[in-house]
Amino acid sequence: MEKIMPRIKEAKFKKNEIIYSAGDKSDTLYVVRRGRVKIYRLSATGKEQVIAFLNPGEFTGELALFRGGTYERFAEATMETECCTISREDLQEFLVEYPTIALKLLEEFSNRIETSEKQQTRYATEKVDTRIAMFILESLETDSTMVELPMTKKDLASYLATTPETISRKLNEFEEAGLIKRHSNKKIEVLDADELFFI
Amino acid sequence: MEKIMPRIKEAKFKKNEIIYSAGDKSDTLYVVRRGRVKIYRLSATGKEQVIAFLNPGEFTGELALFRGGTYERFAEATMETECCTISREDLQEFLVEYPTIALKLLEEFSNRIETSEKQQTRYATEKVDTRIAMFILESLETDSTMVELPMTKKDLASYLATTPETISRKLNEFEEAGLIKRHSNKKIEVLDADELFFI
DNA sequence: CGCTGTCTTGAAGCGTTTCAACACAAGTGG
DNA sequence: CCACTTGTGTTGAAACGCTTCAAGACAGCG
Repeated sequence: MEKIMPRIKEAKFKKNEIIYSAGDKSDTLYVVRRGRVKIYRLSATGKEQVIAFLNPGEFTGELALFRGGTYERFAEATMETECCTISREDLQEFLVEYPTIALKLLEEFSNRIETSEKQQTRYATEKVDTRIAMFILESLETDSTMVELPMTKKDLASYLATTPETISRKLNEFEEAGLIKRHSNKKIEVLDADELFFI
Repeated sequence: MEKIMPRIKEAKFKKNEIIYSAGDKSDTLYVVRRGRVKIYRLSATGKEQVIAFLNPGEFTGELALFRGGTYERFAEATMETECCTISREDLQEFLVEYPTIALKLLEEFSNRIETSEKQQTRYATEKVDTRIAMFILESLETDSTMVELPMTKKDLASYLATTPETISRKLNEFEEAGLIKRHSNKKIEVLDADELFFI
């Protein structure tokens, strides 16, 4: 590990700053230390589709390292963000030297595929009510009933494949049904998690 | 490689035979040699969602090897199918012994993530016309204008997150617009690929 | 305090699904 | 080889869910 540390650099990004764009030459892995990063793609017809939000500890940029040479997605800081970076060459070196890192990476990739497919299945088979309800339930910390949405409605709408308007309306419905209570714009209390699950 | 070969076994599956189910203990990697395998998930509400069709050369079962211990998906032979299988332990051994296999796997995983995210973006942002058109275009062999759909309309509908009825109707529209010509139930000729792309 | 972007609410419109009925093809057994 | 069955594909009409557009409310921030 002593060999790795000196090769790691720091990078800071301001709110709304683009970390990398689709088409950029891919040669860096970013590990989020502080802040939050939004990952999104553009569809063939140019619409933005949010894929994920990265919190501290999560990383991005790894995909393109093993395939072509360019990023396929966009990464954007949604607030003041600090990342550790490591170059493609250094990473490759470490992977050969410490094969267990590769196994860890394989595990992480497996989780990503699982997440992506789950999301894919959700878009395809569940209606908007269900997608929103599931998102809220998954955002619940253990032993808590409060959810803090860490993004704008617009980004959330993109992530859930719907529109901000629809999210507004559905949250209204949930509240009228006594399933949730809205404390502020982005703060939601879950009153009846069981019922919410079976929406 | 001489060490690997003897650890590889063969498995045959009849049409509609389940290769593995979600929840099964995961301990085997399957490489398709002949036939075709349908991979699908069940959504939280029990609906079937086709994730992929595997052709000879492609493999499955690898995901769960690196994470929990159970499959999350279903694999089903859609015709007489032969697979090579390799056990979890053997694979792990090889990965440590031949680190380049891990790199290959990482590359393959990267491609899967890319595919899944692309599909995810498509469900989320494109309408049915576009999804069907794109599927047809991607099914085209190089330098050919004929597409042979290797699955039932029901499975295709599930893969494209729509219904068989809608696919029927849309293909009618495409045909009336002179973009395609239907030769038989599953055989489609693309007459105007450019126009089809901009549906 | 006023500006800008985000969020909400309402009404209209559209695309897709759903349901039901029918056509068709493939496979089975007499 | 034909009748029967079963699964798959098509067509039509009705219903529904969501998006879209437009306008107004609200909040954050200089």
